[in-house]
Amino acid sequence: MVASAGRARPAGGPAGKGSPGSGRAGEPARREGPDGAGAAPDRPVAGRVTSRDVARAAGVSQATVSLVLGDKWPGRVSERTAETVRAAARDLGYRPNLAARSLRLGRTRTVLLVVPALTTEFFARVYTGAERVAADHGFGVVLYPSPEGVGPARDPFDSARASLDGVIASSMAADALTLVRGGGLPLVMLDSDPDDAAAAATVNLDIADGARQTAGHLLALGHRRVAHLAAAVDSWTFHVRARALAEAVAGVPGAALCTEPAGLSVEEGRRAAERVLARPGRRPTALVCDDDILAAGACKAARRLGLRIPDDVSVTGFDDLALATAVEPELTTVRLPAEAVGAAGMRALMTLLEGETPQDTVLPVELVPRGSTAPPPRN
Amino acid sequence: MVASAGRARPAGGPAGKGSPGSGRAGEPARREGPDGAGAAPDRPVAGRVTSRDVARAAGVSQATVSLVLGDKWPGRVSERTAETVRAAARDLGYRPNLAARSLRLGRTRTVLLVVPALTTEFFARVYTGAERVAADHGFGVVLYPSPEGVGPARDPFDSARASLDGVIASSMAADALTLVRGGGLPLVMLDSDPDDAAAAATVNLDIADGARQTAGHLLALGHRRVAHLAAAVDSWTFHVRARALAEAVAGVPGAALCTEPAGLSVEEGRRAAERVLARPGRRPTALVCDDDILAAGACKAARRLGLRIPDDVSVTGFDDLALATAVEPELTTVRLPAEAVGAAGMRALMTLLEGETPQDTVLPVELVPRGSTAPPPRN
DNA sequence: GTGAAAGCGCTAACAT
DNA sequence: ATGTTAGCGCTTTCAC
Repeated sequence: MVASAGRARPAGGPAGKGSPGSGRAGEPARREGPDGAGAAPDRPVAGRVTSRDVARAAGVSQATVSLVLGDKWPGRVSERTAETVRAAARDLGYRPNLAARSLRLGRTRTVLLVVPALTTEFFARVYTGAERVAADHGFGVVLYPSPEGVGPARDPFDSARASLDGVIASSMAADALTLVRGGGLPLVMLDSDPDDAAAAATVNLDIADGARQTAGHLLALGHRRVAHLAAAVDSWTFHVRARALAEAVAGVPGAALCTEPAGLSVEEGRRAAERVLARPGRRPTALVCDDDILAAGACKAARRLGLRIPDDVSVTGFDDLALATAVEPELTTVRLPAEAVGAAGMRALMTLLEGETPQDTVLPVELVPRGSTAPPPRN
Repeated sequence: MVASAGRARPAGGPAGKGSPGSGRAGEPARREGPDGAGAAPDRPVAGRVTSRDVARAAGVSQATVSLVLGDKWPGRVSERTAETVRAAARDLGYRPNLAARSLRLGRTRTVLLVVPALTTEFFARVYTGAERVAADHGFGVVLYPSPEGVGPARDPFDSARASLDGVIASSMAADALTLVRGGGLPLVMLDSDPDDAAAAATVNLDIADGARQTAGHLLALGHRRVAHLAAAVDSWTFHVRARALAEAVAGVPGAALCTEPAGLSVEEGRRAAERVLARPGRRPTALVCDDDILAAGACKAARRLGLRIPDDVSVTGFDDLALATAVEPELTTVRLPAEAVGAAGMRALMTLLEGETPQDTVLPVELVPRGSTAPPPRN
């Protein structure tokens, strides 16, 4: 992995090349010139301070330095020497070379977080939670945004360029995980099928309950013709929404549900909603959208058709993004504890790395009623 | 402890998934005993295949393996042996140990991208562009979201746990860069003060021109009382917007500008806009917002005050996020070529790492007129 | 209590 | 054309 690069470059040029498997275009020519009279940037620039330098400065051996700085000295090194070492390290600005440590230890204290997209704050919050827990354990987190979230991920083990101790994958489409699976690394999946055999542990949101709460809210308001704007993404989290919603609606006599698929964008949401709302006759009075982005699109569709929200049609979202309160009216939506998901996921992974077996977790979600829902129109 | 957990749940048959053998460079299933039977090679369970294993399997030396897999064999190793080596590597599922390589080379082929926040797609796009270029050079990119975007960044060199060959920082607040600066690594700054001495190169958007285009658009429509909802963030990009806007407005006789600061959220944008619009007497007829999020807040404020957009008040944004077309009416805003910024930044860094001096770059931006702007009301 | 020594897996001089 | 060798900087027995 990835470690502290010390000297600028040893001598002679680096070698351009990608990973062994991929004969990628190498890096462009570099110039030689250890002897060039001119601008040879070739000096061991920051001749990085090594633990040996510290040892020398402190008048002890490298081993002692390692012991002290690794906090394993109690009972092996005298308090006084320990302090000397720490002082020397501080003075010299010593930073351990992570590559060397990783090589020696066989572990990197780095975890990869794979997310389908960078563009929504849901994943930003997942990251935040995961990072906090990781930091507590002395681990770092590297983000890997799977391109477009839906296509098969490019090889993170090559691309992230970090060697890893474990992987956390969130809300990935079913087919986007092939490579993550193959890594042979401890894997925790978030917001994903708990029965997936690839994951050693899962952390989930009670998505089904969120869908039920949404349905319950609308049904209680009196809605009987409900349309589901369903994300056209093949992942567990959306399948669950569809199923739970269908069941909830089916449980109420006289209630009917129709489903319209949509890509995850405002524009696609708008188009899907227009299709649904344009159906003559029994137009739905409520639109349940798989996320807030689709819901925003649905609102635009309604407005274009001259329908008022919530008077003529109610709209609900999912996620409670900033977008949910940016539109008018504000969206009734399901708030997901994203940070908690990230944190729980990282805890599970840490447990796993300690050789123990974490429990699968399910976190509760909460419907946030706002201005986009109301009783259906009279007629 | 910290037993490097092999696999908690052996990936048996993927329950819901088919096609296990994607034939990709992914890790082929571990072969049984490539290195001979009998003598129990006592391989430590997680024992990765090393280049030595490959050498043994191919009947050559480790050096040859390195040469072949490093694509520097032409002229030094026979085509036949090269093929043998490649085959052995493939069969064993060999993946080079990056820690070892980094240690040896003193370079990591990893770059850190520091961004102020994960929550907006602007940075997601910057990442995308940067990643693409990096991949072409055989480099990986690690993302470091500086907490909250404004506070001083925590130490990325520790936290990211990746040692780095270089750093790219985008749109950072002035005081958030201390640690990045101190890293002693080649640094490219994006959307930042080109005069900052810390950066070896900068890539900028022509933010000033964007502000001028916005001002020109509004002034041409006839607006004379303009308010600036200014991001309360101390970074170059926002200073430039303020200055250019002020100059443009000052250039038109009879035009006046007032400024209202706001934090970067819908809610704060709304409050700031309410303050501005509530001013009795000479209410501004146009609100120029430092980004689309603020603009969304401004729209909400207008609506709450019973003002119609764009009839009573015009609103403009900056960035052209998805949000810009999610609201009603859609926002007139300045589109920023985010991917191009990321790509240019990475190219500059690659140039830098090759020991040459990249040129500073300025990329053009474009005003996108939409429904949120119109001539000012008559009276 | 402290130091000496042995590598982790890789690459690049230097033999052969 | 291929093998041998010497480390990169670190942690960890094992001697003293």
